[in-house]
Amino acid sequence: MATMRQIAAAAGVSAKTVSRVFNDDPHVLPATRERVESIMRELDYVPNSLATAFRSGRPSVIGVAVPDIVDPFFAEIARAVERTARDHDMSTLVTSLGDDPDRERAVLEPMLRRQLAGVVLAPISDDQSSLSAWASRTPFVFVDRAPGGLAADAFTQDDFGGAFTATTHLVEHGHRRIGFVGDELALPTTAERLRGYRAALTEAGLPADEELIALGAATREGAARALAAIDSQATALFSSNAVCTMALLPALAEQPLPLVAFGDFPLAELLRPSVSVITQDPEALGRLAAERIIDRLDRPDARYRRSTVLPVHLVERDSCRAAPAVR
Amino acid sequence: MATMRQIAAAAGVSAKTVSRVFNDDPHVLPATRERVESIMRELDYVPNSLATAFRSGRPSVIGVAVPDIVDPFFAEIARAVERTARDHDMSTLVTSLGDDPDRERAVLEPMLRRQLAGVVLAPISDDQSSLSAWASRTPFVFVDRAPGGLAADAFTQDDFGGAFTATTHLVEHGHRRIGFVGDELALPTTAERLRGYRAALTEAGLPADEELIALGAATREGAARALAAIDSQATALFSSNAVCTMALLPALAEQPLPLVAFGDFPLAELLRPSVSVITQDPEALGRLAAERIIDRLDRPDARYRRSTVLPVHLVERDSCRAAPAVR
DNA sequence: TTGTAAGCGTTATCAG
DNA sequence: CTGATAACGCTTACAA
Repeated sequence: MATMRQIAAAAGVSAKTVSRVFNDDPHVLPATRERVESIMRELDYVPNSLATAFRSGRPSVIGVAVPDIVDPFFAEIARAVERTARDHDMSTLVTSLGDDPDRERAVLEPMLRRQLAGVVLAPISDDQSSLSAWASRTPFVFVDRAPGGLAADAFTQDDFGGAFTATTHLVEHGHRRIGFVGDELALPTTAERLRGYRAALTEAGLPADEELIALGAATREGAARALAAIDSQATALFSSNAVCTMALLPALAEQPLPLVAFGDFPLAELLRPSVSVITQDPEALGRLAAERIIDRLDRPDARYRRSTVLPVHLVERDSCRAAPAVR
Repeated sequence: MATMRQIAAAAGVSAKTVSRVFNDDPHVLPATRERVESIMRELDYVPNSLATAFRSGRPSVIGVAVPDIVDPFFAEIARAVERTARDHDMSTLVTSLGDDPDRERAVLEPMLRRQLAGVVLAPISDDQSSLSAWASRTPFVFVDRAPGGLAADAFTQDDFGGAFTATTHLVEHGHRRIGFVGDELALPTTAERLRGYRAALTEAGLPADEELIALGAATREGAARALAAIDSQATALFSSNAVCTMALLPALAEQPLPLVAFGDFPLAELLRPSVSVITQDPEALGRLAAERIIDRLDRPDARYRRSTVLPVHLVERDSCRAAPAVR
């Protein structure tokens, strides 16, 4: 763990000269440079990054906080952030928020206490107003889910439009009783997708029947309950996100229903029936969010459009045509 | 961004007193404490973590480097590390190494330059000897894959035994021509699993036919090629890891073959046929690795068993019984 | 109980 | 081209 001073002492120069050599400052005599370099090699010198970071004052770490890093959607966001950060000589701190909205802040704060260039956040609660003090020191960039009670950059996707498209697609397959399966309305994505679903029904002249809406479907048990609550009513389903879709699948294996799901997931195309989905672009969400953070670091006074909404696309597979159970 | 000095000036005390108040040092008059606290609140004081970390010298970050954070197996390792770190007031830096072994070192080094308590590493190359200089400053703990050319802590699973069990299971189903599908022999896991596969064949008195072994199956194209190369020979398959298994599935949909796979994966049980697997415990790998790092930090002179091997288990589903194509 | 001085390792400033 | 000095924000050791 040699320090610059030690290198300097061994080379018979000042610490500053070592610093110059290390940082490729041209104002060093070749002879001096060489001597210092050889000693650096000999003593295996590596600068103390804590000291450098502290000294420079420029944050070199981006934080990523998502509900669950094991969810491939969020993992892809994290990977994109990390790649982008790496391209700018920055590192990435990752945390999984879990599923308890009341703990969101507690999990975030230790991360926010660190000097971060910014935090890419996919929140699990619907209200980040208690984070406003933090937001003034560390820029937040929301991804996937819009902020609540806080003005911050956000990169989201067209939840309303995607849900509208999915629902309309089922309507076009002749369905008039389409169920909505989701997790929590507190999530802005779920709320928007429900709006899109309802708008599609209205547009099609279909009634918006509350009995067709089942929430709490993020676990297998919840999804089974949700399905049980509506499967006598519905001839087809719109699933509001990939977690719900995957939780639904075991129950749907017993009780097949045509399905269009918001959010692609691994193996969706290999299931029987393969699952028709609305695809998002998590890579773009992560990349854009990280770029925004870096841009804000470089140009603190620049102004940006606060909210960017990415398009989504319907990928039609087989599940939208699956034979409904006879009733 | 108020500093301690600014709080001190505003409160009419010295920086040290502010420090004491902040750190709950009892040697402060209640009146002084209160005055300082109110000013801290007013100025929204948050300590500069870079300064604190630098000053303390104690690293408070654990690094995680895995092939791909989007792979749920590695994501689960990362999540376990992060949880464990969080329980000890530490944070977690994550990086995805990608699939080019020659870039392993280049991706790792920026992470190693930071003062880390340790790095949890699932390497993509078979030789980490070029990292030995780094290993003396930052403890490495290998997970899933054993180190090559480097002595370091490692938490792996019983690759040999799992492959032996899987292959034997297929033998017990009456198969005498069992194919091995894997990615790269440079990976210690693949090499060990191949050994286990061979041992099982030998044990069963079956010939170890090189024509039954196909590598490079980490992508769909590679897996299709691998399958094409052996499917005329084999009546059943052992897949060496989850990435290969998922890559194989599309080709197997065309060309069904009984299968046992090393590594569970999401939805494995919902495919038709559901996939029989050898399950690992990535959560334990991550947790144990993180605990080792923390332990080494607390007790630098403690001695540990270098290598710990976790057991694996066969989860029998349907794919091991799937009807082989008629031939 | 409170404050002063010094230093963690690096780099900017300015002098030589 | 090189070096002394100071400073980043905080805390430890030692005084007062």
